[in-house]
Amino acid sequence: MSRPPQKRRLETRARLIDVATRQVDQVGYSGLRVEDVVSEAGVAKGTLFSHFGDKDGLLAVLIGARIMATLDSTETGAAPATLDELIDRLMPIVTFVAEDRVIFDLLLRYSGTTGPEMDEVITQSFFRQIALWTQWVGALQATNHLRSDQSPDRLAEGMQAFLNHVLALSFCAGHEAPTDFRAELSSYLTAWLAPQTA
Amino acid sequence: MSRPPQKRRLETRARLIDVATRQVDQVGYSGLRVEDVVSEAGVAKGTLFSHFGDKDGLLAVLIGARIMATLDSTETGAAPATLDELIDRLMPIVTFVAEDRVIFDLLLRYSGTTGPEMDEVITQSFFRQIALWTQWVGALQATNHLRSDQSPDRLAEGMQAFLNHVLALSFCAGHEAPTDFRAELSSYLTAWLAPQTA
DNA sequence: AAAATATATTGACCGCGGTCATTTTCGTGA
DNA sequence: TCACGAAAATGACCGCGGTCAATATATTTT
Repeated sequence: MSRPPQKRRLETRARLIDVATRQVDQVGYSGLRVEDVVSEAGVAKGTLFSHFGDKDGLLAVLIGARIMATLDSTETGAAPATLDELIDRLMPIVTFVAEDRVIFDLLLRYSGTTGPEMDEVITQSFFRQIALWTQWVGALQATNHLRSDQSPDRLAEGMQAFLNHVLALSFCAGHEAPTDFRAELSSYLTAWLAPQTA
Repeated sequence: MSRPPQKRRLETRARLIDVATRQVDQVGYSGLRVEDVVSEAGVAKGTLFSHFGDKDGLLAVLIGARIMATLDSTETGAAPATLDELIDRLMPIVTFVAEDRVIFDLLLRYSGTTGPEMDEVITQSFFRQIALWTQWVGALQATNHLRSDQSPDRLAEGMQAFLNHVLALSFCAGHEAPTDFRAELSSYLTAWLAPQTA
């Protein structure tokens, strides 16, 4: 049988996350080095891996926390009343993910995780996000702002697909001409969510 | 001024690609090791990097070639006459990409590349694929099998988005219960491409 | 309190992708 | 054919993520 973790372990874990978070603020997610984290935290390399499995595991915790925070602010206030407002509510997430390729890659790797990693923050944040979108879409369907021939769940999933698509293209592009995510997303999501006119 | 590459260089490049291709057949894309390739090819490590930039560069060549071959067979024969037939035509690509995460990641990284890497095989294969899909979609629009309120180009781009979505989920999933790509794709693409009924 | 067991941490070590100053080979004009 | 500059190839070296047998620190048992 497995016993609950001891106090010492929780402290170590907290310190690692704390140090890593601060270092990310300085060098970005892609600039994070495991050696730097452990040395500043005053632990051995192996300790970090025993806590998070691998570097991605640590990043998943950090990024999961950030997404949760973003959702916290996105969730407050009234639900979007139009398609345009809905898209506005997506922008904070988009902006965050667009910040660094590493975020995008990691989200793509974890988003959709079912099974033993369900307890990971990042996985929970993923479900929370989809649930929120589903709710928004359902409400907009009820007021005839969106197509109603598809379930809110499916439409929300599709939103995810297009969001990822726009982000992926932005990372490939020549990095000049900074993508106008709002406009890009809008045109895809309108085609996907709005009732067909013609 | 830069002179054309010498014969020796072309031979070395060909040998590297040849060896790498054979090794991939044995150990898969994710199992490929640079050291193994160069040792079997009888060249030094640096040579490989001078040819392909990095490991991904080599993989891009190998994968690009495979996609081109797939497109060759996909392109022959009559264009799909229904949405179902269109989806059938996508399956070879899906199956190939689903084979290994590395393929998916690399495609996502290169697909959408514009600029100096335009001459890469993989980039060309990407454009060729989108062009083909656009053509198919246009034809199906003309026969009233698909929605006509969006340009063929946009619909084709959306197909890419959903295809990636389905693949991404399949890689995340618990790896048991092998995804039925055909069914998954079909439900998304029907919602995206078909005229709305309700 | 000492022995026995479970948990947590350690750090030398490894694999593998990638670099670059140096050396070898090739093409070309004197 | 020899010399000289450019192209090609070399391999010792590095950075960094990740491993694991050994060690240290808790917790329980007698």
